[in-house]
Amino acid sequence: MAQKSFEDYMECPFHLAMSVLEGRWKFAILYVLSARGTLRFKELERSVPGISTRMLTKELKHLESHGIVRRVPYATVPPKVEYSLTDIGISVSPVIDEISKWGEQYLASVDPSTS
Amino acid sequence: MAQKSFEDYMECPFHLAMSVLEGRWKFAILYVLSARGTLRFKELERSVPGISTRMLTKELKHLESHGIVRRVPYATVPPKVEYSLTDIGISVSPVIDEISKWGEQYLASVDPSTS
DNA sequence: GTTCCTAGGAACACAAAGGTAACTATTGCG
DNA sequence: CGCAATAGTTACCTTTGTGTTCCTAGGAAC
Repeated sequence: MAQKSFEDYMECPFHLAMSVLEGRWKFAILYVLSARGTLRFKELERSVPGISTRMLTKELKHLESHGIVRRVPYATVPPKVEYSLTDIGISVSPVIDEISKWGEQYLASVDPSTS
Repeated sequence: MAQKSFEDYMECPFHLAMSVLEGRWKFAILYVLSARGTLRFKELERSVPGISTRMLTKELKHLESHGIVRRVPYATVPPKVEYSLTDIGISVSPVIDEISKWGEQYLASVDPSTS
């Protein structure tokens, strides 16, 4: 299977989006940044249940390199780095909201007593 | 890291949804089923670019076991099996749509000449 | 008679994803 | 002094994901 280029994905907005947002942690990170605004690295680590330091840095780098997350480091000791969503990052919120909404519907369909 | 149970996810609709929809191919499969309705196995395989037979069967089984996809086999030769979305599966469409919309916005933000 | 078509299942192997532990630098606190 | 705290990085190892190949049944087309 040949590697897809950016140009290949451009044809289909859906696949373009998924090529950027795919992965086990990206939506979860965007979810907490969307809900809670600016967060420091360790705050994020504590807010995304189960993620490891390594994965968090990797995913944040990926999101930053795609312009979705903003990274603002401070030259203090101990170090302080703040992460927040960029404008295009904020525009992922409707996706997050729809996923949450669907989660509620799914829960209701699986366990009608909760609705 | 301990395995999360369904009950753990129930607290948060977002994480519940992601626990069901996570994976490289699930959104893509739902995308084509949502757009094209009922499809046979091979049609699906051809419609999801890059997926292998094995992954398609695995993902379809997963989605079927969660009540998102309906599987209707026919006792013909050659075999014929039709896949379609259930009601709760159809309700994923808004998520798909928002992802597509975001893809367009993202494309425009990366390459303003396209908007 | 030979070959093609479908909807997978089984076994095998490799690559990618992810976890864990150790390490850094500097300041503040007790 | 000794320890905690932050934001990572690196090396090493395990787990999972995914691809590949081979296989089936029986009618249809050649």
